[in-house]
Amino acid sequence: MTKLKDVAEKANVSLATASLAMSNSTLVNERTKEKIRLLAEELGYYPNINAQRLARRKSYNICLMLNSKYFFKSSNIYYLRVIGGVIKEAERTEYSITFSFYGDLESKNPLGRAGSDLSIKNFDGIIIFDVIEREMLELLLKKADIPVVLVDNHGNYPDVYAVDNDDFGGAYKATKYLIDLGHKKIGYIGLPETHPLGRECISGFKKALNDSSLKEFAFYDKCKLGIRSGKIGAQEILDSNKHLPSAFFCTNDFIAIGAMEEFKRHGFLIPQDFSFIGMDDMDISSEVEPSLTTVKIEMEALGQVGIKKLISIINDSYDGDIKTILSNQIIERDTCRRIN
Amino acid sequence: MTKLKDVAEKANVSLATASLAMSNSTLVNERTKEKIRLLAEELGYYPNINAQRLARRKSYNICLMLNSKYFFKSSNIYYLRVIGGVIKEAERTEYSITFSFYGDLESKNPLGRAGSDLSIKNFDGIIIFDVIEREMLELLLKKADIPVVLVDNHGNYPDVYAVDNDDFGGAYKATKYLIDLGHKKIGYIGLPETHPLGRECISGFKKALNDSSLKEFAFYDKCKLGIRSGKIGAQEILDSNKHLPSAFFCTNDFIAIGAMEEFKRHGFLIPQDFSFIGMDDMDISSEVEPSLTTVKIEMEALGQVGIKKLISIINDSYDGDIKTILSNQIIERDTCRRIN
DNA sequence: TTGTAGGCGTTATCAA
DNA sequence: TTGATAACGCCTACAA
Repeated sequence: MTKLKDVAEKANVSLATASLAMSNSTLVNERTKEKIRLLAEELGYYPNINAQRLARRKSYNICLMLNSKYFFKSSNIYYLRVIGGVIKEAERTEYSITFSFYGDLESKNPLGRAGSDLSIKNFDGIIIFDVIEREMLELLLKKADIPVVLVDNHGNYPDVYAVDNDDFGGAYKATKYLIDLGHKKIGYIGLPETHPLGRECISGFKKALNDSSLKEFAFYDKCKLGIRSGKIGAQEILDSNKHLPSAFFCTNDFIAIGAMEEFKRHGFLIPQDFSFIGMDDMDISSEVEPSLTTVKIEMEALGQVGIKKLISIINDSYDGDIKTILSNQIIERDTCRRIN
Repeated sequence: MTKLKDVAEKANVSLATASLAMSNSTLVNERTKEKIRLLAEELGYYPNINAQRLARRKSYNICLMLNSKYFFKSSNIYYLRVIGGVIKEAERTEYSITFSFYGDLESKNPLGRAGSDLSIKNFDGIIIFDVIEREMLELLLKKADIPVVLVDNHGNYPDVYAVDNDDFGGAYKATKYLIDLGHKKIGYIGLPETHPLGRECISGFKKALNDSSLKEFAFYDKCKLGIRSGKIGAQEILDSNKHLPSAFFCTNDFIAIGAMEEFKRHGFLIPQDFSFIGMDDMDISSEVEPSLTTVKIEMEALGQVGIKKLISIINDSYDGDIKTILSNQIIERDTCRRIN
């Protein structure tokens, strides 16, 4: 393995000059710099990142904290997308990503690797992905004296740097979309208000109705995030024997898909009997029949913007807002119809 | 930041002794060791991994190579599972994972980060995940003088260390299962033989038929891996106007789900008219109606076994086979019926 | 069983 | 604009 010293010797310069040249310092003569860099290339020189990191007193290591339960149980491709955004962006920088799973508050090492073994001290910053309990976050914040950015925590914790999707705005937009199509009886199937995402969605939903002086029909908020949940929601709504709405807004696409399936099983037609709009825009959403109209969430961007933000905070060059909100847009497909 | 030197001073021992104690060497007295370790804990000492790695002349860094196209386009939760297996297992070791995306052979840096910037020389080993083109692999192998393990490459490249699911066996088992239920007319909907996974599945499928002196009915092999593909397959089979089988084996669950949907749309009943067995056992597979019988693939294990194998190769302690084949098993659900 | 001292490959501080 | 030289924090002969 060629090292910087070899390059320096071949170039007849000192180690120091070679080092400066490689880091493109203005302190060194352009011609010398050019010569050294060319030589480095020829010799196949690559810096040893461990030596660099040691000398620079910086780990260039970012911890990506994931809730191990969500991560390993979820069937949600959303994780893959957000993580993809993080690691793709990281690849363009000098930073490495180390994954760390955190578990239950009751367990011996709630914070996982980040909290003990490797120690927080070996990271320059932390990204926490998805909803995290308050206690866990506080435990971490107390222990870590390094920057933390929350990604997709749905706007909990006002004082902590965060990147979020505009859940509220998305829900508002979706509901407004149904209203603009002429729907006056609109139902909700989704997460409860106790879930941060549910809270945002329900507020957006209700605000949109309010702004048009409407009230919700059929409000089912006992869902989790899967298809099965949507089915149960639809079932419950049918069983309740109340007046049925003409359209539904659902917290996510899986719920919408499950609900539609259940309605179809009962002989209803989509969108003739019920219009549906979801949120996420999963790959499957365009493949179901009829294809689902939804609010597209930029998942990769969540991860990408999150790590960019963290890195600039680490480098003391961040001067934006504590919260970054990513906008979203409606993808029109075939589950919503205009009514008079 | 407390460093080892601080610990050593407090303990009234030399740096060397402290170092030996921390790495649990037998060279140092049990009592001294105990004292040092306790003190380290008290002082909140954590080793600086960069210094460690530099001194040990080892990067403890493993490169996980992913095909950027598959990774970012696939809706397949399978990626998340396998990667989850890798990083979860890595968390238990001293090794870090660095992701690297490779792209087209035509592009400037086909090998991505692993090939240029950071350089292969900063890795102790490489895991290549999923199918990779021969040329790309050879490019990499030529450049890298470090261990490489292929994960889920479906048994291409006989000379390279690999961990694979038993695709052939799974397909054989699935087909045999249908035969044992009394089916004599069995169809295939899935990947073509030109795809490594298709190749394995088709051989397993045909072998099982052969062993029972049967021939395939309705063979559609123009699928990709998504739901839509399955729909098209079913459509094609219906259009072909040939004699229809009583059961289908599909390369994966998405294809099976798509095909079933299409058949249902045409008024057929599952499993009354057609039995179906898929492969993978996705979360969605148990949520569709009727829930899908399938061959469960241990995705997390693929990643976990893969990195374990790589690490022992790195440490010269591997003495197993070049190929590791993980077995799988049938999950019986509601899409297969017995016929007489 | 413990300590001394040199080295891992870079960067950074001075002085030249 | 360049060059010596001392860090960075840890590991590991070798000596004691």
